[in-house]
Amino acid sequence: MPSKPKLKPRTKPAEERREDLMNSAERLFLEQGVGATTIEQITTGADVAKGTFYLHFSSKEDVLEALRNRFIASLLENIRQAVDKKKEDDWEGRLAAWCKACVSAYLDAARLHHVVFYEVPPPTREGLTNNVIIDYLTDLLAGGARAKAWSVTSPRLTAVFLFSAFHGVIVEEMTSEKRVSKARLAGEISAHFFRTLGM
Amino acid sequence: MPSKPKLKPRTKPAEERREDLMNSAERLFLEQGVGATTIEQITTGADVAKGTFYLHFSSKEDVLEALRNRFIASLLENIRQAVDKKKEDDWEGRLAAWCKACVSAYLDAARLHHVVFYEVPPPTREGLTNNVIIDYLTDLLAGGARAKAWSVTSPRLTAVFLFSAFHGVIVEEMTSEKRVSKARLAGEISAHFFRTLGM
Amino acid sequence: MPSKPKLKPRTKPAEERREDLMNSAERLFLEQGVGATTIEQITTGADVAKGTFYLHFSSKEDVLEALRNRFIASLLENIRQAVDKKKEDDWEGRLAAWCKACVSAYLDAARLHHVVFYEVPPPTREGLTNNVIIDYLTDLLAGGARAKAWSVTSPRLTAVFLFSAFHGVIVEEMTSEKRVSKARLAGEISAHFFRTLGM
Amino acid sequence: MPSKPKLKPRTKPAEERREDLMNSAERLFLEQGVGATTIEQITTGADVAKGTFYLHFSSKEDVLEALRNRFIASLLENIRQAVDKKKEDDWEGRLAAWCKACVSAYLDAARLHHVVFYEVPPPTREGLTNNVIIDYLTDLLAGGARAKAWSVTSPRLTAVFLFSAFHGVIVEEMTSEKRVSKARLAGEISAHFFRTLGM
DNA sequence: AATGAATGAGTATTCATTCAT
DNA sequence: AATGAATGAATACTCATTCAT
Repeated sequence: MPSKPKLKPRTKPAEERREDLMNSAERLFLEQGVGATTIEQITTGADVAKGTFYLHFSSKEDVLEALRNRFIASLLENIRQAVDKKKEDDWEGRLAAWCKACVSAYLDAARLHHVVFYEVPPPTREGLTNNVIIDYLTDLLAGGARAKAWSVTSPRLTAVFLFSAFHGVIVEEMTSEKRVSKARLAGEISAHFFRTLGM
Repeated sequence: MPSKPKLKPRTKPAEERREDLMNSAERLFLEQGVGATTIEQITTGADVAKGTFYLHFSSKEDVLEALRNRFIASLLENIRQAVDKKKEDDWEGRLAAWCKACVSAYLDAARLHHVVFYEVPPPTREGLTNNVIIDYLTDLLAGGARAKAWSVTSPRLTAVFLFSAFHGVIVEEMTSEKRVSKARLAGEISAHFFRTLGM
Repeated sequence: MPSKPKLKPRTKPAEERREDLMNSAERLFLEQGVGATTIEQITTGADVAKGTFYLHFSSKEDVLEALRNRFIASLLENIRQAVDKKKEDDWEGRLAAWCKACVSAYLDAARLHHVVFYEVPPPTREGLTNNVIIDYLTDLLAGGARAKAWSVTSPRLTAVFLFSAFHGVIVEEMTSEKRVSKARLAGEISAHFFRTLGM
Repeated sequence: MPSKPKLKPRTKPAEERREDLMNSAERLFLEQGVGATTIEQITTGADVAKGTFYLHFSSKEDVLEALRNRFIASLLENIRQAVDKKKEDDWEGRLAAWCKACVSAYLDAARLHHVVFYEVPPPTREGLTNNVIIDYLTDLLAGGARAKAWSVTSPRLTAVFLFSAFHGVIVEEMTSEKRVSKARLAGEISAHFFRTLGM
């Protein structure tokens, strides 16, 4: 009897279990909303016992936060890669890349974004303006301004302005019946961005 | 058989009771948040019995909706009055008036707005882009475009873009520590608006 | 159809409901112990809904305290009546009456006493020496001492000494198999009391 | 293939581990109470893994009992030594020694005694009258009676009476604010003992 | 129109105990 | 002998809603 019946290893690396739990939670939150999802459903979905949840998270709000961070990190990574593909001095291209990557990522994960950021009382209001993303845009705007690609007096304010505008349009798009192609939408938004920057 | 010492008439016009209840709810929502406020606290605050609440509203969400509508109606009224003070063909002035009125109203009632629109799972996502206000802005943009005051290809999209941008800047302002004067903020926002419209 | 079908008046005077709940709790605590008794069992036993419990008590510990107070009050009343039946200057008689009333009351309610005072972590250690009863005994001892019926240097200490002694004998008696008549036990205890007082 | 850096021998004699666990448990029970102490805290405090606890004890109640026994054994040893120092026929001295040793031991370990004997639902009511100690006192009283040092009709009853009295006074003393010297307290109690024995 | 006593569904969380290594 | 990841039973409490006066 050499081979162990290792079909169901009771114990898994913590990281893996955590992921299982997060995936299960994400799926359920998406399907039924956060409020309607019980911890028990999450653990059942991850094929572990209820108590195991508390080995990895302290509460429902805790998973939610982990989900938020995962969302943001992945989004930022997407944007960064797209923007970095452009030449360093092609500011127009970089900004357009920002728009395209953002539109794409948001439309793909919009429902998730909505659920984790809007469906529940966020711990702090600042969640409403997704900081890291805006920070990155602020840097981009400031960079372009230094290079005289466009003119911006207050990069932060303009970044908030543009990000919010972008975000609103995305939400509107998700809400309305008629679908628009990603490319088309990205184009429209870029155009507005450029105009706002006086280009 | 003398008359009872009817010092406090138990009964009031329905409309008045409703208002009492709404005011009590608004105060409590603002103070403690929606989730933490119980129906009993609302009725106590309105000086009526618990059951009375259900004579005027069907649930907590119901008052919340009434509060939302009251907020929007009052806001729209403010904007309308400010815009109508301008000459009919002074499109730049009308748009600036829209900004100023909106900034002012939002800053005044920002916490209320946040609580009723963001703190609770909104019944539908559309609550996120406050329709009537955007509708009004759409008309304004379309009007100006017809009069060649500015050029807009898709008034609705641009209205959503601008309103969201405006809203994001307001939220950011509420969140950050440093206060900026209303006039200054309205000015900044108007400037961005004008640029976005290619003026 | 004049007579109302008032068979089951939904609503009862608060005092009565409270009593119902306390009686139900007492019965269950006695039968199964405090820890094993759930709030739901208590309300079922009192023929009301679970929530009703919380209209009258704030927690299980809260009923327990009410039960303790009821026990003490009733016990003290018993003792007082028995002692007051004796002539005011018959100190020996009064002390013997104290013993007899106490033995009788304790043996009758011993299990209850045990459950409410010993089975659960009492909120404060002082519950262990039932204050009011000891206070009363202290007064009795001091009175007799003033009247030269006996000599006591520190009435409080002696009262604690005697009450604890009494209590221990009762518990021992409850625990052991062989039953002794109440009168016999009261006699033994009185004899020890008298001797301790140097009579 | 050198030997492992066996700095911390994973394995200890069972007896020692048991002691470690008991000491950890005692410290925690004293600090936070029995109910608030978890098995995990106990094992952490003893620097072993959770499972190890169950190699030495079957449950929390089981450690508690071990702690009780350790307390009683040590107490009895104290008393025995003190009493045996007196001449065999010095009954008054022996009884006074009993009092003194007992007062001293109890005051030293009163909190521990309280925690292990009173804070938790004792498995049986008899724990309340600490048997071995009372047994020893019973023998002492019977011995003195045989030697005509005092007169006692029912040594067991009187032992229970006196031990309980003693115990109550100790608890009262622990509870009250004002501290009394051990010697003083032992004196008072001895005096009451002697009087109860008709000396 | 108003009351307020009564209802009871709904769930997060803890922690003793097990057992595969 | 020791580990520690996994288990899952068990229960108090809140509060929106009803309905008999």
